[in-house]
Amino acid sequence: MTDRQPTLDEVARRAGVSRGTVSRVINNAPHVSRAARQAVERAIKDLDYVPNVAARSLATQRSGAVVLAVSSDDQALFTNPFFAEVIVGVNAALEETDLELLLILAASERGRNRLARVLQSRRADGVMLLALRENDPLAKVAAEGGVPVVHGGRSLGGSHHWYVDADNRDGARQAAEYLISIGRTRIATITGPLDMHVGVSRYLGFREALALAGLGDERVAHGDFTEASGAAAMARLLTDHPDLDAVLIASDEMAVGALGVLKERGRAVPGEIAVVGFDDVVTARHTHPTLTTVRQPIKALGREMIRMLLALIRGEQPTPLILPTELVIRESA
Amino acid sequence: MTDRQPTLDEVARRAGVSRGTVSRVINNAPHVSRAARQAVERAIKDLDYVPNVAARSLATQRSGAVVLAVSSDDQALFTNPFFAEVIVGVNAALEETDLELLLILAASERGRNRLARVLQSRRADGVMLLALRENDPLAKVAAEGGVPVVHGGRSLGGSHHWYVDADNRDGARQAAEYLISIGRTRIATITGPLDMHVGVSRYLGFREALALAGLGDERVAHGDFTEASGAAAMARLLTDHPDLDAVLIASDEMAVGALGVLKERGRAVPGEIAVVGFDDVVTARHTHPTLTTVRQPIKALGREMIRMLLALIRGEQPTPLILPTELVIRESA
DNA sequence: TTGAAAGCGCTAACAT
DNA sequence: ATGTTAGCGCTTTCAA
Repeated sequence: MTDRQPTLDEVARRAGVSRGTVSRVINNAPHVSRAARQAVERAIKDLDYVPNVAARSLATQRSGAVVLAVSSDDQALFTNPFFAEVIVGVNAALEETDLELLLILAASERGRNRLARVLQSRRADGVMLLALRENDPLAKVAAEGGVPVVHGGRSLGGSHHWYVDADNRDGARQAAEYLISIGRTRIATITGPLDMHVGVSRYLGFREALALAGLGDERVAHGDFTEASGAAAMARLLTDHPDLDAVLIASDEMAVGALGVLKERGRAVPGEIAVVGFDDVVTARHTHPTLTTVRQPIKALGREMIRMLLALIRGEQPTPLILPTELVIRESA
Repeated sequence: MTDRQPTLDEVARRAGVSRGTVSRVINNAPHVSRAARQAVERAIKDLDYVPNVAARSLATQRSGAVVLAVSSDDQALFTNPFFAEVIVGVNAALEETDLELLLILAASERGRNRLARVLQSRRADGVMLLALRENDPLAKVAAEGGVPVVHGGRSLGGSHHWYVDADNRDGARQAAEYLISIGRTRIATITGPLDMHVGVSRYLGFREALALAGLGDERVAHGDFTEASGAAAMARLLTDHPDLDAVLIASDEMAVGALGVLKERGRAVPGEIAVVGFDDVVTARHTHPTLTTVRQPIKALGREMIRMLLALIRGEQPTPLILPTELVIRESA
């Protein structure tokens, strides 16, 4: 099972050249004759040689890996399709490079220490962070790791130097404008946590659209992105603003909860009340009625995070990125 | 940003001992005096020293990482909550060790090459495989990697030496017996692909229960675990066996499709037709009615895969593991 | 264009 | 119990 791998020396011997030359070929450096290069390539193929990464890292001081660290208090949060899709995007982007992906789910102190250790032991050349809360301690750990850090999503305080985010504000605005365009005038919203950038910006987009249309934006309830909070918020809205004819909900998960409440109370969707969610996670296609929602370019987000990280690793100074969002119209509005 | 990390030599100098002693302390080997140990520990703390993993791997011939390779044709498949939960389980188990997790989504030839490269370059000490199809080429790549391989799920041909699987057969049997216990007698099933162990075993469990009860097991349609196939199969069953009063469906995703069809045709669930799914993915709690289903111990599966892999890496010969499944009764049956 | 040699930072075998 | 030394397999000067 552990049949020793061939070494670079063996390749050199077989190709009849020096180790220096083999190394040059492998890293396709200049100053190698055609003949030498071919001999080496042949030897590599013959021996099925693959460089030992430990030795290489030791010599180059680079690990050839990046880490994706996800901060989530609740393990269930990771089950959120959002993360899976980001990972798919990151993975796809990585296939273009020769980097590997280290995954760390750092919910606890322990997880954070793991990230710290990984970075300090130089096992990774950079970090991507999917942190949920404002001032997540994981961000500090990452920042102290001595390698470039790219954030998924902005922070409220603007403390993230490099990030890739979706244009949440514009997405919410599009959604609200759509509700207006189909004749709704008493539009409510269920927001996400307002101590998160994503929560605030979706709320702002909503208000902006209503203000532009001269509509009142006083129908507001707050949630925390969970399904249960969506249900509770919907119930509150129904009580406080019984006249509402539409509701823009800051996450699909909350929308699922809200739809449940509306169904219980016998309120027709979208007949009586139009509903729009946010995120376009898979669930949105399986609700009844199917959910009109704002799509975030989740895969692109993963891809761009990698791109940005690579630029930083190369020593460049990329600019933060904001990706467009798009309204997906289904049955619920 | 890249303030050079302290080296073991520096620790040794600071502690006033030899490098050998420092190394012994770090790997808590025997033969170190209390005094020396304390001096070293102090120096490590003072300098905030963390061993360089490249150097260590080079010397020990171990990488300190394992890879989780997921084979999925369709990227959407990875979005399946199943994978997310396995990852959570694996991650949790890893926190107990000092191993890191490398994630490879190997849908294509390219992804497979990545796995091959990772293994040959000795970047990982073992592989966990989540392969979907029988004879997945990824399995071959992993097997040739020269490190231990643990499979999630069995293969039909028995070609997997080490695996952790759920007791699918028993789960299906439990589900069918439950349907029988609530008085259903004309029970149908929608199977998964019968060229997969998981598909076959769920089907066998179904047949077993019906045979024991002396019921006919001729009401069968086949699907491929996707929602669409579930819908199609349900439609077929309804046509071919209009008298059926219950249906055991081999995956929750297919059950969602089937529920849609039943709803369209105005067949009451569970009144007219009782429905049981399989997997207990999150979706099962959000269908209408909520789905009675068989729970797989997904997190445990991740945990046990790691445990088995570690044993193999230590050179032990663990035995394959089959984890119990459990019926979760909700509204649909 | 090529070869030789000096590390990269750690472990492990061998002395003491 | 501790120190010393020879690698681990690669990259990268520096000479030639």
